[in-house]
Amino acid sequence: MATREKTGGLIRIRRSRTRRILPAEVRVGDLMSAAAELFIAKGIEATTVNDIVERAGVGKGTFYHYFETKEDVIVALRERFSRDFTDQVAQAVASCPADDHRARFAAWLRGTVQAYIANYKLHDVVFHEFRPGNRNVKDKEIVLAQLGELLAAGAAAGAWKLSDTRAAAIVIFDGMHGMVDDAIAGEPRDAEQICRRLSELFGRMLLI
Amino acid sequence: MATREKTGGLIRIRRSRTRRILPAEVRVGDLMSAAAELFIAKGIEATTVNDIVERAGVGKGTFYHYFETKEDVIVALRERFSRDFTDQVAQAVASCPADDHRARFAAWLRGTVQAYIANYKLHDVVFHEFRPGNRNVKDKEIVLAQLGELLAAGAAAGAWKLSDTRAAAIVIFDGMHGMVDDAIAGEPRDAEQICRRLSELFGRMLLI
Amino acid sequence: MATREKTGGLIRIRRSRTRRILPAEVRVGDLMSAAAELFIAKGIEATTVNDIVERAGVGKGTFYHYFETKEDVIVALRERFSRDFTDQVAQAVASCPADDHRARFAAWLRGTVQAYIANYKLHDVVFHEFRPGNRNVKDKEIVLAQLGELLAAGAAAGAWKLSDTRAAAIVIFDGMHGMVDDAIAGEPRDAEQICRRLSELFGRMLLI
Amino acid sequence: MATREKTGGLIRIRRSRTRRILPAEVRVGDLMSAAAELFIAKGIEATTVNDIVERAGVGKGTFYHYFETKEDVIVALRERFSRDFTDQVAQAVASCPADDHRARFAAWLRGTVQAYIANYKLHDVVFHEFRPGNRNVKDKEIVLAQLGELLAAGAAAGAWKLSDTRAAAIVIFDGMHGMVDDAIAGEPRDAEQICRRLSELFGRMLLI
DNA sequence: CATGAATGAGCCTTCATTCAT
DNA sequence: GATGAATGAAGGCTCATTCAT
Repeated sequence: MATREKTGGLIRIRRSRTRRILPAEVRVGDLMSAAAELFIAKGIEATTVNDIVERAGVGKGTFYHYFETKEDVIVALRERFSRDFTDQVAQAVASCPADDHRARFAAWLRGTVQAYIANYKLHDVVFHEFRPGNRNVKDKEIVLAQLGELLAAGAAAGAWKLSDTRAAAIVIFDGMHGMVDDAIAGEPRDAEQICRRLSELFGRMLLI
Repeated sequence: MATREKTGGLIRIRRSRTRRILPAEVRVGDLMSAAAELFIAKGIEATTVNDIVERAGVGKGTFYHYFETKEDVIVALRERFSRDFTDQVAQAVASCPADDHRARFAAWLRGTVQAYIANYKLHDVVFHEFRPGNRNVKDKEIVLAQLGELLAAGAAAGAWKLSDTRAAAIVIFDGMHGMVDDAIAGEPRDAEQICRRLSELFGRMLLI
Repeated sequence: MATREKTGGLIRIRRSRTRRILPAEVRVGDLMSAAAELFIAKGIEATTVNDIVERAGVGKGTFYHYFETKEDVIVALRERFSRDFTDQVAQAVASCPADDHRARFAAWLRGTVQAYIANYKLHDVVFHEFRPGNRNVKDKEIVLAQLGELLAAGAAAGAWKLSDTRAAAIVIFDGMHGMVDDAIAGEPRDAEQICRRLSELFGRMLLI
Repeated sequence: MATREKTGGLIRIRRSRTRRILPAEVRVGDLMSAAAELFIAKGIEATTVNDIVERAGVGKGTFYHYFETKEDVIVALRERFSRDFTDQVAQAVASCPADDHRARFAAWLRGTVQAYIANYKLHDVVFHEFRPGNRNVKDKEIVLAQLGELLAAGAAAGAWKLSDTRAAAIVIFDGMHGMVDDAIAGEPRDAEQICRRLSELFGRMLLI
């Protein structure tokens, strides 16, 4: 690593000859975390690879040892985010009896709201600030599928009625998104409050 | 100061590509349109100011005569978009009798869906690809207010029931957004079809 | 004239259709004064022609009506400065009896110090920040000639002794310059004090 | 992010002009020397960073690896100049017996004149063409201090008389400057001749 | 005479990526 | 594996100057 300091118009470069060798997972993790923090703080475009390696405490070459391009970190971050997100929600849902569909839906809602509140900053940056061409459909699709299944199961079991599962899933998911964004932007409400409001609206919508 | 240095004794004649003077509005309009087209086609970052002026058929200085930075076009574009959007929807709603709230809501929904379908490309680029810090809250707020009023009026007149106008407005607006995005990404559905699906869901939600 | 104000990312240009017609001298004078003030405040390079015309309250074309290039103002400013400077000093000297050489030298010294103190800012900017190739020799030469004559006359009349008029003139002029600069940079001394110190040194140097 | 866009299916091979890695000092030295030569030849403003790196034989990025801005080279150059200048003169003075004050003064004068004659071009460019705000006082102060000490020591030892050390130092230094400038601008005189003339004047001034 | 919209060459700077060590 | 010096294409922006009105 190297520190740069200015002395009379000239950047003096101070080499510190530490070269630590760590397991690959740790390196990758450090790099991704550093990137995430910086992306959140400054935005993706304003964050340079230099910033990332500096914060991660590794040399620049190391970055390119683990990632092929800067975009790769974003993709990796997105994947990690999606995985964590769905896992977390799936776990919450799974903790309910398989046949208590209303409880499962409630668990989905609470889990989703909580996960989103906890991570919306990274979510925003990683999903909105970067264009992968396909309008980010891929990742959203997974979440919608998860919710769709839940809704379909409930409908099949007579827990609620709905004629178009996908449409309902979309409205529920994006509606929930909007509510959380609104809460974040305005006076902070807790997850419970948001869930109550959404439950009422969605409950009627599903004819629960 | 850039003194006109004789480049090796060779005087470079500049073909004066007949400089045309146009009203400011036209110039600004041309520039904004050129920018919009390019932003949609290549993304904001990939579009250079050079691209824009070339497409608009003006010199680069002209761009900076009307805009202070590249970002400024985006802001201007966003404002124009929001203005046009709300105007269009407001007009559709206004064409319904003031006391026919269901018709007014239907008009709002159809108007919004149509306007969004017609312009989602610019919308995406201008609202998602660029970070103005305040999470774009301002512009969305205007739209939400418009819808909120409509909903409140209907509720007051007994056309429907709802306990939290803002929550409903958010879910409706973002739900509609999601549906249109989905339609755009997948097999294209026409506006009518989307409206029907949404009407059903929102109708139940509002206890119409 | 035109004012520019920002409204939503777009520079709105407000035309004020006043077109005043003034005598050429006034125009040129306004322009030169505006330029001088700005050069002093921001430096020559940082001052744009736009700045100048804005402060002078005229259109940009007007500038190029009276000056061929931006450099021309500097040259004009320098000429005006030199003329004023020598005139002022000459006048002070002329107020002494033609045969009282010591008084004439004292008058020259006091006049020069005063003139320089009063205008050093413009002097600095106009004589040091701009390279006319010949190391500004021309203008200094006039001043040196003026002083040289005075010294030679005094020597011829036996008021003092000196073997090399030009060398003495240079040392006296640049020495005086240095003293005034020093006074300006440090705690402010009045002209009298500076003159006393210089008189002592120069008096000995000339074997007065 | 500047994604490596395929330019119409054509992959641009970059001839890797064998990138050589050199010690930082060498690189910085090359860059500074190149800059100095160009500044002297064309003036600071007319010299572009491109010019500098081209002459130094490095990539443009290398420049910004070592300097933060173009101005930084000027500052660095100025510091190097001042350091070298004072060192050189100090060395000349130190070669005289500590108690032979007249010899020391003579050595100072000759050393200063020689050093200035040898480097006046860079001096001019770097000290006059660039405004660091504080009127370059800092660097001159060092030189004046050096001379002031010498003068004070001589006065204390009775080698000469002077009532105001600083005033004398200023007049001597700036007088010497003026003489050398004059010699440079007119017919070239050698250092010895200049020193002789100055010695006579200064000798009388100090009542040696 | 006066104006200011229009121009474009050219500058400084950034930063993702490479590769010699 | 790890490093960071080196690179250079590319972009945003400035500003002196012109000229149609």
